[in-house]
Amino acid sequence: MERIAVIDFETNGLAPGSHCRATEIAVVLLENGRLVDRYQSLMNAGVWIPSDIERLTGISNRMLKTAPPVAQVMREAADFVGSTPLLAHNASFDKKFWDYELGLLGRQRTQDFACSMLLARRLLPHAPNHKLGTLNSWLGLPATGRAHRALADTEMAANLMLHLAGLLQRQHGVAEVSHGLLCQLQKQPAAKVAAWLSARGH
DNA sequence: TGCCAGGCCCTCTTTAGGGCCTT
Repeated sequence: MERIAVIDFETNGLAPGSHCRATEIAVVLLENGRLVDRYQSLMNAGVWIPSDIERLTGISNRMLKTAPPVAQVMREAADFVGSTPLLAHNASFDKKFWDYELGLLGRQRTQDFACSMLLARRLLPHAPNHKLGTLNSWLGLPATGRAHRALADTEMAANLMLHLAGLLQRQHGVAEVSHGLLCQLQKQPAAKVAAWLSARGH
């Protein structure tokens, strides 16, 4: 499998803006089905973390006070990713923040995002639900640390991605699981993907 | 101190509504 960059943001809210920014990012690079490199950092964008989100992520306002500036972290993360194709769990969320934070640096994304949630809905329709943590437990994938911290969630998404790639290869005979194929699959209606998988055999 | 969104997908749909998923 080609190189893929799996990313996850922790933020202080759901939609980027002047009061809602990224607070932590993690990136892991997958190559030939293995995790080959990683980047992780808290970042200080000068925003306040509400108490409910602090409880959710474990990232406190105190922790952000000593974190490096957001511009420095996002430059490092963007340089780390380069033009590598991206993947995230519920990528529409991380894509918003990636594009917003890069935009503030005058930079622009050039690669597509694949989404492990959209793919899991198509490839694992019988899962109890398609939350990242649920899928990881349900599939018996390795524990990666405290949920809702960026690196732990990124590694969970990476393990999920490798599991889905394995399903496509072993159960459905897909010779090469490319990022382009993942992006195509996630755009197709679930019923159409199910029919395509069924025709390839289980 | 703490406000807050939006794309996807199903169906009791398509001139819409609501749940899922991310923090």
